[in-house]
Amino acid sequence: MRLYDTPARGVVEFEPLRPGHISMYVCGPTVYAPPHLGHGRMAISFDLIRRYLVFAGWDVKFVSNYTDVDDKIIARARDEGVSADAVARKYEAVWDDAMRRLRVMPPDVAPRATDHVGAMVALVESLVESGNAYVSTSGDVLFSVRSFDGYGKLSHQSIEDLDAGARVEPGEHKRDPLDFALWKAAKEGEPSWPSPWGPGRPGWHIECSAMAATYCGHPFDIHGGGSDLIFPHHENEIAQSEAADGVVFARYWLHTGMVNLEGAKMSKSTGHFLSIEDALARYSPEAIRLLVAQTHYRNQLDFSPALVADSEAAVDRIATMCERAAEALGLDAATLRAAPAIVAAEPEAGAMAAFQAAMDDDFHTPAATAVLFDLVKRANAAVDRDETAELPALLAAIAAVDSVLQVVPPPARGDTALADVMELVLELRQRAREEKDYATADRIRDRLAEAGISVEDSPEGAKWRRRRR
RNA sequence: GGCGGCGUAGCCGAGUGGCUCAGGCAGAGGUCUGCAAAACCUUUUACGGCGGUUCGAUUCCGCCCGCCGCCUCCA
Repeated sequence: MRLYDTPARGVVEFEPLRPGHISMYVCGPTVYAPPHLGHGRMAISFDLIRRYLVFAGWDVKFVSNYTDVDDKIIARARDEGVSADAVARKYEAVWDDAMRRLRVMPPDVAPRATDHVGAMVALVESLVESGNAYVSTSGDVLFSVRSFDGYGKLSHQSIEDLDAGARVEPGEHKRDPLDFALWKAAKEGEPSWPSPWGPGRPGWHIECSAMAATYCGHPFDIHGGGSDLIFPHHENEIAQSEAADGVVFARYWLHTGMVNLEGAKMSKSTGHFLSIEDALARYSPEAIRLLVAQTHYRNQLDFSPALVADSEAAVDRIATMCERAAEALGLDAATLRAAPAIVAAEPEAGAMAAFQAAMDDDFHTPAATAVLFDLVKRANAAVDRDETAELPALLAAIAAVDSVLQVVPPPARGDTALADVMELVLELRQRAREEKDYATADRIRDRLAEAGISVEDSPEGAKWRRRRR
Protein backbone atom coordinates (compact mmCIF):
# COMPACT_ATOMS: atom_id res chain seq x y z
CA MET A 1 0.00 0.00 0.00
CA ARG A 2 1.24 3.42 -0.96
CA LEU A 3 0.17 6.78 0.38
CA TYR A 4 1.11 10.44 0.00
CA ASP A 5 3.09 11.57 3.00
CA THR A 6 3.09 15.34 3.50
CA PRO A 7 6.64 15.69 4.93
CA ALA A 8 8.03 13.36 2.25
CA ARG A 9 6.19 15.39 -0.38
CA GLY A 10 5.38 12.27 -2.32
CA VAL A 11 3.80 8.86 -2.43
CA VAL A 12 5.65 6.38 -0.23
CA GLU A 13 5.26 2.72 0.68
CA PHE A 14 3.38 2.30 3.94
CA GLU A 15 5.09 0.20 6.60
CA PRO A 16 3.12 -0.21 9.84
CA LEU A 17 4.76 0.03 13.22
CA ARG A 18 3.28 -3.34 14.13
CA PRO A 19 2.44 -5.83 11.38
CA GLY A 20 -1.26 -5.87 10.64
CA HIS A 21 -2.04 -2.93 12.92
CA ILE A 22 -2.59 0.74 12.16
CA SER A 23 -3.01 3.48 14.73
CA MET A 24 -4.53 6.60 13.30
CA TYR A 25 -5.32 10.02 14.73
CA VAL A 26 -7.39 12.59 12.86
CA CYS A 27 -7.87 16.10 14.19
CA GLY A 28 -11.52 16.57 15.08
CA PRO A 29 -13.62 19.69 15.39
CA THR A 30 -13.46 22.63 17.73
CA VAL A 31 -17.00 22.43 19.00
CA TYR A 32 -18.25 26.01 18.96
CA ALA A 33 -20.43 26.10 15.81
CA PRO A 34 -22.19 23.74 13.41
CA PRO A 35 -19.85 21.94 11.02
CA HIS A 36 -19.83 22.86 7.32
CA LEU A 37 -19.19 20.91 4.15
CA GLY A 38 -15.45 21.43 4.50
CA HIS A 39 -15.53 19.46 7.73
CA GLY A 40 -17.83 16.98 6.04
CA ARG A 41 -15.44 16.42 3.18
CA MET A 42 -12.52 15.92 5.55
CA ALA A 43 -14.50 13.48 7.67
CA ILE A 44 -15.82 11.56 4.68
CA SER A 45 -12.34 11.37 3.12
CA PHE A 46 -10.88 9.85 6.26
CA ASP A 47 -13.93 7.62 6.61
CA LEU A 48 -13.24 6.27 3.11
CA ILE A 49 -9.60 5.69 4.04
CA ARG A 50 -10.46 4.06 7.33
CA ARG A 51 -13.16 1.83 5.87
CA TYR A 52 -10.76 0.70 3.18
CA LEU A 53 -8.03 -0.12 5.68
CA VAL A 54 -10.54 -2.22 7.62
CA PHE A 55 -11.75 -3.80 4.39
CA ALA A 56 -8.17 -4.63 3.44
CA GLY A 57 -7.79 -6.57 6.69
CA TRP A 58 -5.87 -4.12 8.86
CA ASP A 59 -6.62 -3.93 12.54
CA VAL A 60 -7.30 -0.19 12.69
CA LYS A 61 -7.46 1.96 15.78
CA PHE A 62 -9.08 5.21 14.70
CA VAL A 63 -8.98 8.12 17.11
CA SER A 64 -10.50 11.54 16.56
CA ASN A 65 -10.84 14.21 19.21
CA TYR A 66 -13.16 17.01 20.23
CA THR A 67 -11.44 20.26 20.97
CA ASP A 68 -13.72 21.44 23.75
CA VAL A 69 -11.67 24.18 25.33
CA ASP A 70 -10.71 27.12 23.16
CA ASP A 71 -10.98 30.90 22.78
CA LYS A 72 -13.90 30.63 20.39
CA ILE A 73 -15.87 28.33 22.67
CA ILE A 74 -15.32 30.72 25.54
CA ALA A 75 -16.35 33.69 23.39
CA ARG A 76 -19.46 31.88 22.24
CA ALA A 77 -20.39 30.95 25.79
CA ARG A 78 -20.04 34.59 26.80
CA ASP A 79 -22.25 35.71 23.88
CA GLU A 80 -24.95 33.21 24.73
CA GLY A 81 -24.68 33.65 28.48
CA VAL A 82 -24.04 29.95 29.09
CA SER A 83 -21.07 27.93 30.27
CA ALA A 84 -18.25 26.95 27.92
CA ASP A 85 -19.02 23.38 28.78
CA ALA A 86 -22.63 23.80 27.64
CA VAL A 87 -21.46 25.20 24.29
CA ALA A 88 -19.04 22.35 23.81
CA ARG A 89 -21.55 19.64 24.67
CA LYS A 90 -24.14 21.18 22.37
CA TYR A 91 -21.92 21.34 19.29
CA GLU A 92 -20.38 17.98 20.04
CA ALA A 93 -23.88 16.53 19.64
CA VAL A 94 -24.44 18.54 16.46
CA TRP A 95 -21.18 17.17 15.06
CA ASP A 96 -22.04 13.58 15.98
CA ASP A 97 -25.42 13.90 14.34
CA ALA A 98 -23.92 15.35 11.15
CA MET A 99 -21.37 12.54 11.00
CA ARG A 100 -24.01 9.89 11.53
CA ARG A 101 -26.13 11.31 8.73
CA LEU A 102 -23.12 11.42 6.40
CA ARG A 103 -22.60 7.74 7.18
CA VAL A 104 -19.21 8.42 8.77
CA MET A 105 -18.24 5.65 11.21
CA PRO A 106 -17.78 6.85 14.79
CA PRO A 107 -14.13 6.83 15.91
CA ASP A 108 -12.95 3.94 18.08
CA VAL A 109 -12.00 6.59 20.62
CA ALA A 110 -13.30 10.18 20.62
CA PRO A 111 -11.41 11.89 23.45
CA ARG A 112 -12.25 15.33 24.79
CA ALA A 113 -9.42 17.73 25.44
CA THR A 114 -10.86 18.65 28.84
CA ASP A 115 -10.60 15.02 29.98
CA HIS A 116 -6.85 14.97 29.29
CA VAL A 117 -5.52 18.11 30.88
CA GLY A 118 -3.35 16.04 33.22
CA ALA A 119 -1.48 14.44 30.33
CA MET A 120 -1.02 17.86 28.75
CA VAL A 121 0.39 19.36 31.94
CA ALA A 122 2.83 16.46 32.19
CA LEU A 123 3.95 17.02 28.58
CA VAL A 124 4.41 20.74 29.16
CA GLU A 125 6.41 20.01 32.30
CA SER A 126 8.77 17.76 30.43
CA LEU A 127 9.24 20.44 27.78
CA VAL A 128 10.06 23.03 30.43
CA GLU A 129 12.53 20.60 32.00
CA SER A 130 14.20 19.84 28.69
CA GLY A 131 14.60 23.55 28.02
CA ASN A 132 12.25 23.64 25.04
CA ALA A 133 9.67 25.73 26.83
CA TYR A 134 9.70 28.73 29.13
CA VAL A 135 7.31 30.66 31.34
CA SER A 136 6.74 34.13 29.95
CA THR A 137 6.29 37.25 32.03
CA SER A 138 2.56 37.07 31.30
CA GLY A 139 2.41 33.65 33.00
CA ASP A 140 1.89 31.62 29.84
CA VAL A 141 4.14 28.69 29.07
CA LEU A 142 5.55 29.07 25.57
CA PHE A 143 7.34 26.65 23.29
CA SER A 144 10.63 27.91 21.94
CA VAL A 145 10.64 27.03 18.25
CA ARG A 146 14.34 27.69 17.88
CA SER A 147 15.04 24.98 20.43
CA PHE A 148 13.75 22.37 18.01
CA ASP A 149 15.90 21.66 14.97
CA GLY A 150 13.17 20.03 12.95
CA TYR A 151 10.84 23.00 13.07
CA GLY A 152 9.32 23.47 9.61
CA LYS A 153 9.95 19.94 8.35
CA LEU A 154 6.27 19.24 7.82
CA SER A 155 5.29 22.47 6.09
CA HIS A 156 8.68 22.81 4.38
CA GLN A 157 9.29 26.29 5.64
CA SER A 158 12.38 27.64 7.28
CA ILE A 159 12.10 29.52 10.54
CA GLU A 160 13.43 32.56 8.72
CA ASP A 161 10.71 32.41 6.08
CA LEU A 162 8.04 31.97 8.70
CA ASP A 163 9.46 34.72 10.85
CA ALA A 164 8.85 37.26 8.12
CA GLY A 165 5.13 36.68 8.20
CA ALA A 166 4.70 36.11 11.91
CA ARG A 167 2.60 38.45 13.98
CA VAL A 168 2.99 39.18 17.60
CA GLU A 169 0.01 40.20 19.66
CA PRO A 170 0.74 42.87 22.24
CA GLY A 171 1.39 41.46 25.66
CA GLU A 172 2.42 37.99 24.57
CA HIS A 173 5.99 38.37 25.77
CA LYS A 174 7.43 35.95 23.26
CA ARG A 175 11.17 35.52 22.92
CA ASP A 176 10.57 34.72 19.27
CA PRO A 177 7.52 35.72 17.23
CA LEU A 178 6.96 32.07 16.24
CA ASP A 179 6.89 30.75 19.79
CA PHE A 180 3.47 29.43 20.65
CA ALA A 181 1.47 28.84 23.81
CA LEU A 182 1.52 25.41 25.43
CA TRP A 183 -0.34 26.64 28.47
CA LYS A 184 -2.37 29.82 28.89
CA ALA A 185 -2.68 31.49 32.28
CA ALA A 186 -6.33 31.80 33.32
CA LYS A 187 -8.11 35.09 32.85
CA GLU A 188 -11.14 36.17 34.84
CA GLY A 189 -14.17 34.00 34.17
CA GLU A 190 -12.43 31.45 31.98
CA PRO A 191 -12.43 27.71 32.53
CA SER A 192 -9.18 26.70 34.21
CA TRP A 193 -7.27 23.78 35.62
CA PRO A 194 -4.53 23.72 38.26
CA SER A 195 -0.92 23.47 37.08
CA PRO A 196 2.63 24.08 38.34
CA TRP A 197 2.32 27.52 36.67
CA GLY A 198 -0.94 28.40 38.34
CA PRO A 199 -4.50 27.97 37.09
CA GLY A 200 -4.83 28.00 33.34
CA ARG A 201 -5.86 26.07 30.27
CA PRO A 202 -4.04 24.18 27.52
CA GLY A 203 -3.02 25.78 24.24
CA TRP A 204 -4.61 24.47 21.10
CA HIS A 205 -1.81 22.24 19.81
CA ILE A 206 -0.84 20.48 23.00
CA GLU A 207 -4.12 18.59 23.32
CA CYS A 208 -3.57 16.66 20.10
CA SER A 209 -0.02 15.76 21.08
CA ALA A 210 -1.22 14.45 24.43
CA MET A 211 -4.30 12.60 23.22
CA ALA A 212 -2.63 11.08 20.16
CA ALA A 213 0.17 9.71 22.33
CA THR A 214 -2.31 8.49 24.94
CA TYR A 215 -4.50 6.52 22.55
CA CYS A 216 -2.32 5.83 19.52
CA GLY A 217 1.09 5.50 21.13
CA HIS A 218 4.38 7.30 20.79
CA PRO A 219 5.17 7.00 17.95
CA PHE A 220 2.03 6.03 16.04
CA ASP A 221 1.29 5.33 12.38
CA ILE A 222 -0.88 7.91 10.68
CA HIS A 223 -1.89 11.43 11.57
CA GLY A 224 -4.54 13.16 9.48
CA GLY A 225 -6.38 16.41 9.12
CA GLY A 226 -7.32 19.18 6.72
CA SER A 227 -4.46 20.70 4.75
CA ASP A 228 -5.04 24.04 6.46
CA LEU A 229 -3.83 22.44 9.68
CA ILE A 230 -0.35 21.72 8.29
CA PHE A 231 0.83 25.05 9.59
CA PRO A 232 0.91 25.92 12.36
CA HIS A 233 -1.14 23.23 14.09
CA HIS A 234 0.57 20.05 12.94
CA GLU A 235 3.99 21.65 12.74
CA ASN A 236 3.59 22.62 16.37
CA GLU A 237 2.30 19.21 17.37
CA ILE A 238 5.47 17.69 15.97
CA ALA A 239 7.70 20.21 17.69
CA GLN A 240 6.20 19.81 21.15
CA SER A 241 5.91 16.02 20.83
CA GLU A 242 9.41 15.37 19.57
CA ALA A 243 11.48 18.07 21.26
CA ALA A 244 11.58 16.58 24.74
CA ASP A 245 12.44 12.96 23.95
CA GLY A 246 13.50 12.97 20.30
CA VAL A 247 11.01 10.22 19.47
CA VAL A 248 9.11 10.56 16.20
CA PHE A 249 5.53 11.71 16.77
CA ALA A 250 3.55 10.40 13.77
CA ARG A 251 5.13 8.26 11.07
CA TYR A 252 2.92 9.33 8.16
CA TRP A 253 0.90 12.51 7.59
CA LEU A 254 -2.23 12.62 5.46
CA HIS A 255 -3.94 15.89 4.55
CA THR A 256 -7.22 16.44 2.76
CA GLY A 257 -7.90 19.27 0.31
CA MET A 258 -10.12 22.25 0.96
CA VAL A 259 -13.69 22.72 -0.20
CA ASN A 260 -14.37 25.85 -2.21
CA LEU A 261 -17.72 27.54 -2.45
CA GLU A 262 -18.11 30.11 -5.20
CA GLY A 263 -14.38 30.21 -5.73
CA ALA A 264 -13.27 30.71 -2.15
CA LYS A 265 -12.43 28.37 0.69
CA MET A 266 -15.22 27.64 3.14
CA SER A 267 -14.36 28.93 6.56
CA LYS A 268 -16.27 29.12 9.79
CA SER A 269 -14.51 32.31 10.80
CA THR A 270 -15.50 34.25 7.67
CA GLY A 271 -19.06 32.97 7.57
CA HIS A 272 -18.54 31.81 4.00
CA PHE A 273 -19.79 28.27 4.18
CA LEU A 274 -22.63 25.81 3.68
CA SER A 275 -23.41 23.89 6.83
CA ILE A 276 -23.73 20.13 6.69
CA GLU A 277 -27.24 20.46 8.03
CA ASP A 278 -28.26 22.80 5.22
CA ALA A 279 -26.56 20.58 2.65
CA LEU A 280 -28.38 17.50 3.95
CA ALA A 281 -31.69 19.34 3.77
CA ARG A 282 -31.17 19.57 0.02
CA TYR A 283 -28.96 16.65 -0.94
CA SER A 284 -28.76 13.00 -0.03
CA PRO A 285 -25.81 11.79 2.06
CA GLU A 286 -25.00 9.32 -0.70
CA ALA A 287 -24.75 12.05 -3.34
CA ILE A 288 -22.46 14.08 -1.07
CA ARG A 289 -20.29 11.01 -0.40
CA LEU A 290 -20.13 10.19 -4.10
CA LEU A 291 -19.09 13.74 -4.89
CA VAL A 292 -16.33 13.50 -2.30
CA ALA A 293 -15.21 10.07 -3.52
CA GLN A 294 -15.10 11.20 -7.16
CA THR A 295 -12.48 13.81 -6.33
CA HIS A 296 -9.14 12.65 -4.97
CA TYR A 297 -8.89 13.46 -1.27
CA ARG A 298 -5.87 15.72 -1.71
CA ASN A 299 -7.46 17.87 -4.40
CA GLN A 300 -9.51 20.94 -3.87
CA LEU A 301 -13.23 20.33 -4.26
CA ASP A 302 -15.25 23.11 -5.85
CA PHE A 303 -18.73 22.69 -4.52
CA SER A 304 -21.83 23.77 -6.39
CA PRO A 305 -25.49 22.71 -6.42
CA ALA A 306 -25.20 21.60 -10.05
CA LEU A 307 -22.37 19.28 -9.05
CA VAL A 308 -24.36 17.49 -6.35
CA ALA A 309 -27.30 17.25 -8.73
CA ASP A 310 -25.05 15.22 -11.05
CA SER A 311 -24.08 12.96 -8.19
CA GLU A 312 -27.70 12.64 -7.19
CA ALA A 313 -28.55 11.35 -10.66
CA ALA A 314 -25.68 8.88 -10.48
CA VAL A 315 -26.81 7.62 -7.07
CA ASP A 316 -30.30 7.22 -8.44
CA ARG A 317 -28.90 5.05 -11.17
CA ILE A 318 -27.31 2.73 -8.62
CA ALA A 319 -30.60 2.48 -6.74
CA THR A 320 -32.48 1.63 -9.93
CA MET A 321 -29.96 -1.08 -10.73
CA CYS A 322 -30.47 -2.61 -7.27
CA GLU A 323 -34.19 -2.78 -7.86
CA ARG A 324 -33.83 -4.31 -11.31
CA ALA A 325 -31.31 -6.86 -10.05
CA ALA A 326 -33.45 -7.77 -7.05
CA GLU A 327 -36.42 -8.36 -9.30
CA ALA A 328 -34.39 -10.46 -11.70
CA LEU A 329 -33.23 -12.64 -8.83
CA GLY A 330 -36.60 -12.78 -7.16
CA LEU A 331 -35.29 -10.94 -4.10
CA ASP A 332 -36.90 -8.17 -2.16
CA ALA A 333 -35.37 -4.90 -3.38
CA ALA A 334 -35.41 -3.27 0.03
CA THR A 335 -33.62 -6.22 1.56
CA LEU A 336 -31.02 -6.23 -1.19
CA ARG A 337 -30.25 -2.56 -0.70
CA ALA A 338 -30.21 -2.76 3.06
CA ALA A 339 -28.00 -5.85 3.08
CA PRO A 340 -26.49 -6.51 -0.34
CA ALA A 341 -24.44 -9.33 1.16
CA ILE A 342 -27.65 -11.34 1.08
CA VAL A 343 -26.55 -12.62 -2.32
CA ALA A 344 -24.12 -15.09 -0.80
CA ALA A 345 -21.61 -15.20 -3.62
CA GLU A 346 -17.89 -14.65 -4.21
CA PRO A 347 -17.41 -11.04 -5.35
CA GLU A 348 -16.43 -10.81 -9.01
CA ALA A 349 -12.65 -11.16 -8.93
CA GLY A 350 -11.67 -8.73 -11.68
CA ALA A 351 -13.57 -5.87 -10.13
CA MET A 352 -12.22 -6.60 -6.66
CA ALA A 353 -8.66 -6.61 -7.96
CA ALA A 354 -9.24 -3.29 -9.72
CA PHE A 355 -10.80 -1.84 -6.59
CA GLN A 356 -7.94 -2.90 -4.34
CA ALA A 357 -5.33 -1.71 -6.82
CA ALA A 358 -7.03 1.69 -6.94
CA MET A 359 -7.31 2.05 -3.18
CA ASP A 360 -3.81 0.73 -2.49
CA ASP A 361 -2.54 3.58 -4.66
CA ASP A 362 -2.96 6.46 -2.21
CA PHE A 363 -6.66 5.76 -1.67
CA HIS A 364 -7.67 6.46 -5.25
CA THR A 365 -11.42 6.70 -4.66
CA PRO A 366 -12.14 8.25 -8.10
CA ALA A 367 -10.90 5.04 -9.72
CA ALA A 368 -12.84 3.04 -7.13
CA THR A 369 -16.06 4.78 -8.15
CA ALA A 370 -15.26 3.89 -11.76
CA VAL A 371 -15.07 0.23 -10.67
CA LEU A 372 -18.46 0.59 -8.99
CA PHE A 373 -20.09 2.09 -12.07
CA ASP A 374 -18.56 -0.55 -14.28
CA LEU A 375 -20.20 -3.17 -12.03
CA VAL A 376 -23.51 -1.32 -12.21
CA LYS A 377 -23.33 -1.29 -15.98
CA ARG A 378 -22.48 -4.99 -16.14
CA ALA A 379 -25.28 -5.86 -13.73
CA ASN A 380 -27.76 -3.88 -15.81
CA ALA A 381 -26.54 -5.55 -18.98
CA ALA A 382 -26.92 -8.97 -17.35
CA VAL A 383 -30.50 -8.13 -16.42
CA ASP A 384 -31.15 -6.93 -19.98
CA ARG A 385 -29.82 -10.16 -21.44
CA ASP A 386 -31.63 -12.21 -18.82
CA GLU A 387 -28.34 -13.74 -17.75
CA THR A 388 -28.98 -13.78 -14.01
CA ALA A 389 -26.33 -16.39 -13.28
CA GLU A 390 -23.55 -13.81 -13.16
CA LEU A 391 -25.61 -11.33 -11.14
CA PRO A 392 -24.81 -12.59 -7.61
CA ALA A 393 -21.05 -12.20 -8.13
CA LEU A 394 -21.55 -8.68 -9.48
CA LEU A 395 -23.85 -7.73 -6.62
CA ALA A 396 -21.44 -9.18 -4.08
CA ALA A 397 -18.68 -7.05 -5.59
CA ILE A 398 -20.91 -3.97 -5.46
CA ALA A 399 -21.61 -4.73 -1.80
CA ALA A 400 -17.90 -5.07 -1.09
CA VAL A 401 -17.00 -1.82 -2.83
CA ASP A 402 -19.90 -0.08 -1.13
CA SER A 403 -18.76 -1.28 2.28
CA VAL A 404 -16.10 1.39 1.77
CA LEU A 405 -17.83 4.01 -0.39
CA GLN A 406 -21.29 3.91 1.22
CA VAL A 407 -23.06 5.43 -1.77
CA VAL A 408 -25.76 2.82 -2.36
CA PRO A 409 -28.84 4.54 -0.96
CA PRO A 410 -30.76 2.64 1.71
CA PRO A 411 -34.29 1.63 0.76
CA ALA A 412 -36.95 4.28 1.17
CA ARG A 413 -39.03 3.78 4.26
CA GLY A 414 -42.07 1.71 3.44
CA ASP A 415 -45.20 3.82 3.19
CA THR A 416 -48.05 1.34 2.98
CA ALA A 417 -50.69 4.04 2.57
CA LEU A 418 -48.88 5.42 -0.46
CA ALA A 419 -48.36 1.92 -1.81
CA ASP A 420 -52.08 1.21 -1.55
CA VAL A 421 -52.98 4.46 -3.27
CA MET A 422 -50.45 3.81 -6.01
CA GLU A 423 -51.85 0.37 -6.58
CA LEU A 424 -55.24 1.89 -7.21
CA VAL A 425 -53.91 4.70 -9.42
CA LEU A 426 -51.90 2.31 -11.56
CA GLU A 427 -54.87 -0.01 -11.85
CA LEU A 428 -57.01 2.85 -13.18
CA ARG A 429 -54.24 3.89 -15.52
CA GLN A 430 -53.89 0.35 -16.80
CA ARG A 431 -57.62 0.25 -17.52
CA ALA A 432 -57.26 3.47 -19.56
CA ARG A 433 -54.37 1.97 -21.48
CA GLU A 434 -56.32 -1.16 -22.27
CA GLU A 435 -59.07 1.05 -23.65
CA LYS A 436 -56.43 2.88 -25.71
CA ASP A 437 -57.24 6.05 -23.78
CA TYR A 438 -53.60 7.11 -23.85
CA ALA A 439 -54.40 10.75 -23.09
CA THR A 440 -55.66 9.76 -19.66
CA ALA A 441 -52.86 7.27 -19.09
CA ASP A 442 -50.22 9.86 -19.97
CA ARG A 443 -51.89 12.53 -17.90
CA ILE A 444 -51.74 10.26 -14.85
CA ARG A 445 -48.08 9.53 -15.51
CA ASP A 446 -47.24 13.21 -16.02
CA ARG A 447 -49.03 14.30 -12.88
CA LEU A 448 -47.32 11.61 -10.83
CA ALA A 449 -43.98 12.73 -12.24
CA GLU A 450 -44.72 16.24 -11.02
CA ALA A 451 -45.38 14.75 -7.61
CA GLY A 452 -41.98 13.05 -7.69
CA ILE A 453 -43.14 9.57 -8.61
CA SER A 454 -41.98 7.96 -11.81
CA VAL A 455 -43.98 5.30 -13.57
CA GLU A 456 -42.43 2.77 -15.90
CA ASP A 457 -44.41 0.35 -17.99
CA SER A 458 -43.04 -3.13 -18.46
CA PRO A 459 -44.30 -6.50 -19.69
CA GLU A 460 -44.97 -7.43 -16.06
CA GLY A 461 -47.08 -4.34 -15.48
CA ALA A 462 -46.35 -0.77 -14.41
CA LYS A 463 -43.75 -0.05 -11.75
CA TRP A 464 -43.43 3.09 -9.73
CA ARG A 465 -40.82 4.64 -7.51
CA ARG A 466 -40.10 7.89 -5.85
CA ARG A 467 -37.47 9.99 -7.51
CA ARG A 468 -34.75 11.89 -5.85
CA ARG A 469 -34.91 15.54 -6.85
C1' G B 1 7.79 38.18 -0.69
C1' G B 2 8.36 32.54 0.95
C1' C B 3 6.07 27.49 0.41
C1' G B 4 2.56 24.46 -2.32
C1' G B 5 -1.38 22.94 -5.68
C1' C B 6 -4.27 23.35 -10.07
C1' G B 7 -5.62 24.59 -15.44
C1' U B 8 -8.06 17.75 -19.53
C1' A B 9 -13.74 17.24 -24.14
C1' G B 10 -20.87 20.89 -22.87
C1' C B 11 -20.07 20.40 -17.09
C1' C B 12 -17.43 17.67 -13.11
C1' G B 13 -13.21 14.72 -12.79
C1' A B 14 -9.10 10.49 -13.22
C1' G B 15 -4.80 9.31 -15.94
C1' U B 16 -0.60 8.35 -19.21
C1' G B 17 5.94 9.59 -23.07
C1' G B 18 3.50 6.37 -28.46
C1' C B 19 -0.83 1.31 -27.96
C1' U B 20 -9.02 0.95 -27.93
C1' C B 21 -10.69 3.15 -23.70
C1' A B 22 -11.01 6.32 -16.96
C1' G B 23 -15.66 7.27 -14.68
C1' G B 24 -20.09 10.36 -13.62
C1' C B 25 -23.62 14.07 -15.40
C1' A B 26 -25.66 16.48 -19.71
C1' G B 27 -26.67 16.36 -25.28
C1' A B 28 -27.45 13.41 -30.00
C1' G B 29 -28.70 8.73 -32.65
C1' G B 30 -30.20 3.56 -32.16
C1' U B 31 -32.69 -0.95 -29.70
C1' C B 32 -37.13 -1.52 -26.63
C1' U B 33 -42.16 1.04 -25.86
C1' G B 34 -48.96 2.92 -27.77
C1' C B 35 -45.82 7.23 -26.46
C1' A B 36 -42.44 7.47 -22.65
C1' A B 37 -39.22 5.98 -18.75
C1' A B 38 -35.45 2.68 -17.29
C1' A B 39 -31.54 -0.17 -19.35
C1' C B 40 -28.05 -1.34 -23.07
C1' C B 41 -25.21 0.07 -27.72
C1' U B 42 -23.07 4.15 -30.55
C1' U B 43 -21.65 9.21 -30.34
C1' U B 44 -19.87 14.61 -29.30
C1' U B 45 -12.80 19.95 -32.52
C1' A B 46 -9.78 16.92 -24.71
C1' C B 47 -5.52 17.90 -22.69
C1' G B 48 -4.24 27.04 -20.83
C1' G B 49 -0.19 29.65 -24.13
C1' C B 50 4.91 29.77 -26.08
C1' G B 51 9.46 27.36 -26.44
C1' G B 52 12.80 23.06 -25.32
C1' U B 53 14.23 17.65 -24.66
C1' U B 54 12.65 13.33 -27.70
C1' C B 55 11.91 9.32 -33.44
C1' G B 56 7.35 10.88 -30.76
C1' A B 57 4.56 15.05 -25.24
C1' U B 58 -1.54 16.10 -22.86
C1' U B 59 2.27 13.38 -20.02
C1' C B 60 9.35 15.49 -18.83
C1' C B 61 11.96 20.67 -18.57
C1' G B 62 11.76 26.22 -18.87
C1' C B 63 9.06 30.64 -19.32
C1' C B 64 4.33 33.11 -19.56
C1' C B 65 -1.01 33.63 -18.53
C1' G B 66 -5.06 32.37 -15.26
C1' C B 67 -7.23 30.22 -10.70
C1' C B 68 -6.69 28.42 -5.62
C1' G B 69 -4.47 27.25 -0.79
C1' C B 70 -0.86 27.94 3.41
C1' C B 71 2.47 31.59 5.64
C1' U B 72 -2.93 34.50 11.34
C1' C B 73 -7.99 31.23 13.98
C1' C B 74 -9.41 27.55 10.32
C1' A B 75 -11.34 20.68 8.21
